[in-house]
Amino acid sequence: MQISTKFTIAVHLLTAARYFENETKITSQFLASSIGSNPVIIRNIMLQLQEAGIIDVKRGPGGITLRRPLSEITYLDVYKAVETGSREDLFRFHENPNPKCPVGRQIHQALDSSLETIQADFEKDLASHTVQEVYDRIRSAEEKD
Amino acid sequence: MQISTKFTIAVHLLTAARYFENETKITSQFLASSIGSNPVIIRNIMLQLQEAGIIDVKRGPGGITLRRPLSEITYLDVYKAVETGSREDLFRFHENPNPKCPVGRQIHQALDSSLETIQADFEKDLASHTVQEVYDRIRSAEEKD
DNA sequence: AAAGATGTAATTTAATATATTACATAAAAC
DNA sequence: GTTTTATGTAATATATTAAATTACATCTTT
Repeated sequence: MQISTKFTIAVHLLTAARYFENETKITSQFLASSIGSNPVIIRNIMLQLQEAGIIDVKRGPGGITLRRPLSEITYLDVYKAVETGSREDLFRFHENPNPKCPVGRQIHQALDSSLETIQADFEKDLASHTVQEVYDRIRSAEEKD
Repeated sequence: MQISTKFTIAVHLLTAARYFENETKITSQFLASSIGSNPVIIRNIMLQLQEAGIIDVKRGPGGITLRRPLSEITYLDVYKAVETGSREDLFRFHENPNPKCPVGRQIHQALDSSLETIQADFEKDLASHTVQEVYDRIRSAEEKD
């Protein structure tokens, strides 16, 4: 199991949008070049971030703008926005346990409460980081050059 | 992103092995019936649990035995044993960021430390639960019947 | 109306999860 | 030592998902 590249791409996208906001128009083409991916992939992620209320996307003139500072965009916001299946549970369940077996009959319910706790903790961890961290690390790495 | 059914299957398998240890020989056939899956799937998971030192598998007479009590088998033990890619990182990374772009050049390193922290916390959470919990919940649910 | 960018559908490729068949192999039991 | 029983394992099939790509419709500004 792994979290898809859409998550790190989205963080990259947001960081670059902030980094270049006064230098360049932030288009899907430009971002695709920085990220090393396809403009359509980027546009789809842009759409998801827009639906989540994190950025604005403009047609015509093109380009995206951040709706709030990076310090108010958590990893959880990004994760929920772009990760397929983030509305579902983190753990997948085998779906045909035998109801005639006492273990099969109860296993789902017996596992659920712990798995929900683990998922909630995971999301709390994601919520404790913001994209600002990433921006700051890139800026401070530059100063060392 | 979701964790595969192998995890919940393995927990089911271990719980059933304990539940029926004095009643029946625990074969892949028997487990497949309780779990609602294929005997070959179960055998592969049995192998992985054996390699992880959690159970013993016998050929010939067949059947598995637990190498230690359920209270000493954590979810993390099971997760590490069966989950494909548990040796890799939880977060996948886009692999071709543009080295000519200051953001592309630093993004991987700038994200890594937070992502490693999140993964470590996730694993710590998994380690804080044992399969004994599941067994106990099934037993106590039975008493209410 | 023209230009420039996004919105979106359709298709391709690759990877992964799950299921299934078939058979070789090991270990116990007789 | 042969038979039995269950595991070990290879090969294959199917479904799902991720990621990339092409092509074109659509929306805003200028």
